[in-house]
Amino acid sequence: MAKPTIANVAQLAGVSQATVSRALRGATNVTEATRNKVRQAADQLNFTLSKSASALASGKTMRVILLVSGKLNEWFNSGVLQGVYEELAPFGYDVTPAFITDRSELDRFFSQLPKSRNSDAIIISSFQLMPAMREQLQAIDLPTVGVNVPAESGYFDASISIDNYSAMTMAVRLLRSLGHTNIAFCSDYIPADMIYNTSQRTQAFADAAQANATDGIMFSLLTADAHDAPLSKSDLASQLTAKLLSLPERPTAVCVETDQVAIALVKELRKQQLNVPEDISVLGFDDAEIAQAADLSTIRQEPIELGRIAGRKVLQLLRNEPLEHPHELQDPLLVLRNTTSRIDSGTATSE
Amino acid sequence: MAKPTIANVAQLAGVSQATVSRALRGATNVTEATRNKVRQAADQLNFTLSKSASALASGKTMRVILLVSGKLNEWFNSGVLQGVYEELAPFGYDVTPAFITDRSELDRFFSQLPKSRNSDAIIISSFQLMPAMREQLQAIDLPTVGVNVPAESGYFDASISIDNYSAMTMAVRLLRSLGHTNIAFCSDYIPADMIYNTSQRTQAFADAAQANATDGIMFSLLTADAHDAPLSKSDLASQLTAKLLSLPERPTAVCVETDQVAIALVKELRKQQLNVPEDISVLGFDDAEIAQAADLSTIRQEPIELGRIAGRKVLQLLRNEPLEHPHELQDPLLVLRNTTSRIDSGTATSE
DNA sequence: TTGTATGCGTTATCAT
DNA sequence: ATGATAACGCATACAA
Repeated sequence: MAKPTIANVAQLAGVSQATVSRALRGATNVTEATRNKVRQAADQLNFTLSKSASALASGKTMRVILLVSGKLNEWFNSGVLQGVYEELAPFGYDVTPAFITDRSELDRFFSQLPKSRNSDAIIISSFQLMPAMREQLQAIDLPTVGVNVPAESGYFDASISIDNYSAMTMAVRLLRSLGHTNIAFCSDYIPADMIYNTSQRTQAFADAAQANATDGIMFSLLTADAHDAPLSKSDLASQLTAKLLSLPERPTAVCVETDQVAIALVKELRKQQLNVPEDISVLGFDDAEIAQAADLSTIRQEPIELGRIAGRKVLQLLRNEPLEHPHELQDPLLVLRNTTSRIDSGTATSE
Repeated sequence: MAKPTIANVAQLAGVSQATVSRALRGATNVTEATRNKVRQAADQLNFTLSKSASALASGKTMRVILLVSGKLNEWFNSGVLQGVYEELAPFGYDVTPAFITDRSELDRFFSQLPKSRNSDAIIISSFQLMPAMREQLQAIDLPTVGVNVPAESGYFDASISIDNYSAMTMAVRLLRSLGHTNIAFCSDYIPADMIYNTSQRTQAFADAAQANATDGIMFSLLTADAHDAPLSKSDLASQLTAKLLSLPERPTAVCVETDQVAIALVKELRKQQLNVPEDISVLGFDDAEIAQAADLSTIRQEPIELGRIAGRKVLQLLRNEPLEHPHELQDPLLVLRNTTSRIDSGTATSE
C-alpha cells in the first residue's frame, strides 16, 4: 500500500476513523482493548499520522521556530539549538532553525513573522531589539521567548539571558583583587545596524568601570575601527594590540569580548614579546572549546543550558501554564586558567 | 482579522481562490496585473500561505529532515546543518534537524522512517550502515542522501563523503617524506554498535600501512580501551600516551583521529617532556576551530561544504533531475601547522 | 488567463 | 466509549 491513511487503519481495525485518531494520540477515552487493536493495525500497515493533516485540522503545527543571529554552526547558536531540541523533541515538537546574518534579512523575516501560521512558538536568540522589530514582535500572537536578549520585558513572553552586567562586574572585581589597577576592554567592531547582543558587554564594562572609578583604577575601552569587510580575528587582534600598546600607560589586564579574539590577542601579545599572563592578563568571554584548548581564562556562557531553559519556557507557554519567573538572568561563571595572574608589581608600568 | 485565509484574499482582490494560490506561488499563468492585485490584497491582510494546508493539498511538505549522529552542536554536525540550510532555505524548504546518540534511538528512528510522510527528503550524516538500517533505508520512498557514509551505493540515492582512504594515504606519504619511518595511528574507542563513520579512518590507515609495508616502515594502531562511560579527552590522551611510550620503539609521528584528541595528546606528550614536533610529530583530523588555535597540523574536513553539496543533491532529486555523479568523494586537504616537522635524525630511537 | 469543484488526511463536535 | 460528519486551508484537474 502506497500511503495508508487513517481510514485504512480504521477499516483494518474495524473501528471508526475518529477512534483511530483518539487511540493513536493517546486520548484517555479509549478502551485499552481497542487501543491495542488500533495500534496493531497501524503497525501492520506501517502507518503514522500525517503531521500536515493533523496541523491543519487541529491548528497545532507541532513545530517551533528557532531564529538565531549569525550562522547555525557558530558555537553559541548550535548550542542553543541543541538545548532547545533536547527539551522539545520528547514532546513531539520539531524545531525549525532559521538564521539571519544581516539587517535586510532581519527586516524581511520580521515583516513576515506576524503572518506566519507555520509554527506554534518562536524562540529568538541574541538579537538586539531594533525599533522595527518591536512592533512586529508585539504583533505576533505566538508565544515568543528570547535568549540573550535585552531584559526589557513586554516584547517577549519569556526570556533567559546571561547577566552581562554581573559578568563584567565579576571580571573587574577579579582583576582588581589580583592587583590590577589598569584594565582595558576590547570589543569587536559592531556596525550600527547589527544585531548581536554582545555589545551589551561593552556597556556593562563601562558601568563596572564607573562603579569602581573612585578608587584610582584606570579603565580604557578599545574598539576595532570600522571596515567594509569584517576583520579576520588575527587582523583584529593586531589592531587591538597596537591600540593597547599605544595607550599612555599600558594596561596590565584586558577583558576581551570573545574567546576567539582573546586567543588571537594572546598570540599577538606574545609575538610582541609580552608575556601572558606575567606582563598582562587576558580574560575571554564564552568558554567555547577553543578556550580550553588555549588555556584561556574566561567567563563561561552555557548555550545548551540557555536553550534548554528556553525550550522549557516554550513548553509552559504552550500549555498555558503560568510562568513564575518569565524573565530570567543566568549568572555567569568565571573560569580561571592560564592567561590571568596576580600582577607582578614593578613590571606594571611600561615596556 | 484573526487568521486570514486564502478566501479572504480572493475576496479582497476580487478573484478566485485558485487565482490567489497561483499568483502567490509564482505560477506562470497569471497576468502581472492580477498578480499585483493579489499581492497587494495579501499584504494588506497580512496573509501568508499555510504550510500545513499546502502540504496536505499538494503532497509536498517543503521540509527535509537532517539526521545526524551525535549532538547538533558538534563541530561537524552543525556545519553540515549550516550548509544544508544555505542551499535549501532559498527554495522555501525548512530543514528539520534530528539527532541520535545511541543505538536504541537509532533503531526507533529507522523503524519509523519508512512510514513517515512528514518530509520530502532525508539527509543522513555520518552513520555507519548497520544491517537493520539497510532494510529500512531501502523501504523509504523519499529521496535519501548521505553525508560521510560508506560509499556502497544502493542504499542512498546520492551521497557526499570525505575520502578517508585518500586522506590517510596522503597523511602517510607526508610523514614518510618528512623522514618518519615509525608511525602510529590513535583512534578513540568505538563501541561495536556505534554509529560514527570515523572508524573508517582506522581502516584507511591500516590499508595505507599495508600499501607501504614493503619499504621498512613501521606502523602501529593504538586504541583506547573500552569503558562504561566515554573517556574525557585528556584521560583518553594520557592513556594513548602511555601506550605510545610503551611500544618497543617509540613512533616519531602520530596520526590522531580527531583534532580534539590530537590536541589533548600534544599537551600530554609535552607534559611527558617530549617536544612536539621536534621529538614527535602529531597530525590531527578535521581542522576544527581548535586546530587553528592550537597550531595543530591536520587534515581538513569541510562540513559546511559537505552540507551544501548534500543540499544541492536533495534539490536535484526533488526536481527529478538526473545526477551526473550521485555518489561523490571529496578530497581532503592537508593543513600543515606547528605540530609536524621533519624528523630529527638521531633523536628518533628512544627517549 | 481565470473560475469551479473536489480532495488532501486529520481533528473536533455532536450524537449515540 | 465509539461513530458520523463537518471543518481545516490550500492545490489542482477540469471547465470556461
